Amino acid sequence: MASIVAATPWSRIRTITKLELAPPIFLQSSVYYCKRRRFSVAASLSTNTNKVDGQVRVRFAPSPTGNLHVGGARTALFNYLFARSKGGKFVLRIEDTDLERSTKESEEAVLQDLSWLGLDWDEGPGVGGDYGPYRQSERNSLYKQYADKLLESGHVYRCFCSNEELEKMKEIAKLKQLPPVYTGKWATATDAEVQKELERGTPYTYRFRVPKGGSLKISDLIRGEVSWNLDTLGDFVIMRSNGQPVYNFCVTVDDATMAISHVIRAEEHLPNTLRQALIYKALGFSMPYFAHVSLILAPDRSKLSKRHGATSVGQFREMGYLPQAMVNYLALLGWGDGTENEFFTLKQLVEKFTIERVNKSGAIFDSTKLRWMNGQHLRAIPSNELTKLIGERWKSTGILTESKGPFVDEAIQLLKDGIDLVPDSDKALSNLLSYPLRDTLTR
RNA sequence: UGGGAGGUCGUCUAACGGUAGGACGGCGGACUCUGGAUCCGCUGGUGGAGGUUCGAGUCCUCCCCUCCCAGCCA
Repeated sequence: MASIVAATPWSRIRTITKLELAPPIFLQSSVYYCKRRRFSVAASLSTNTNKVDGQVRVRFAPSPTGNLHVGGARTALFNYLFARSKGGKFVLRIEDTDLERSTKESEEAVLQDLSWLGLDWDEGPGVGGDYGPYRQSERNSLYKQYADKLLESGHVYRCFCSNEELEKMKEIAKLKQLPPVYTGKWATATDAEVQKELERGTPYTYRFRVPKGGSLKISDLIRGEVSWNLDTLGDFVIMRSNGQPVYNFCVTVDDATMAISHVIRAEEHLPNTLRQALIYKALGFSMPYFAHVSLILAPDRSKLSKRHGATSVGQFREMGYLPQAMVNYLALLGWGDGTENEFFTLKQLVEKFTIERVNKSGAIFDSTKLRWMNGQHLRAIPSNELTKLIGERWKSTGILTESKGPFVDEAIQLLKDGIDLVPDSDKALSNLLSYPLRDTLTR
């Protein structure tokens, strides 16, 4: 589409039609094209076209379908550090459009885990804000409004295909070893045909009409330029037949209407960016900056999952890990400040963090190093705080009858060098108290 | 398979095109009754093949390997 080609210097997303790609004229014009691109890139770097007085606004958007995964925690942490280091806002949004798997308990647990880590949010559940509601399930009218706008503009159409028809399309695609691309049966339907199905009461979804030909390009803050050919993508669903909106549509409307300036999220969402960018354009929203962070991996280099052992923040909390150790370790799993220092407080991380130093390749979660790092942080705790932490534990678990006093103080000082986790102190104290002192003393 | 993203010691992470370092782990030693902490030493790497260059982990080409996505999940 020629109109899309006419990108302004301030545009970061560029769609290239096939005409421009045609050789050999393309070769001749490549220098000119590169100059234009360089100019446009420079312009976009120097001119922040994003909203709210150019303020940095980032978001962490967990789905409340389970506990906070360490991968999610790391994503939240990078967003938090980015916002705080730029003097921006850290927004929390609950993505609960999956009504069957989302629970209130999960949401509460996620919020507690974020708080425990020290990642306080500026807007979202519990604190409010100017861009609410901050749960997707409470924003349905907004999605409906924008979906209808897309229907009116022709970017979206009603698709009456049954599940059976869609399955057949998928099987055919599979035989051809291609991804299941919608063949566009209802994309060209007449108003009469549509009206007929509506009168019949046939269920339908809303499908986004993907432009034919060309490509789309983003400039990822971590990975550089990423592009996709549009012919690899078929028309995709944005609203289900039950009226529930689909994730890619929700997240785009949410990020745009919440004035999010930087979308910093896990790499698994990189393929989604193509769809979302098309929705941004169709709705006339300004495109945010994107940064796709690598995944945290298991030792076999697959995505870290439950079958690999502990994976949720809550589990590590129960095992006795300190929040400051978790935060320090997770930050270094994919980021470094360029020096050989590895010990940071959350405050120091805010001061040091830059998105440019986030690594592209996935990192394997190393429980052994986390334990060592917890020991370092444990021994860095001031004596009075450590006494309070461990003394209260000894009392609440019944090992001792008092949580403070000279005995507790001395015992902690004596034992702290021999433990890495707070619960290790239980056994350490028991060992100390069971020492055969009388048999050892000389008379 | 299609699309996309990646590849530096076992793991994490450094290294403006200019001596491949640090941390964890492992092994050994000092301290110590033992362990732990602390300190010291050792081990160990640029996926492969070409190319550009005085010089390549870094730039280019090809190959190999790994990961993510391909739900009316998120």
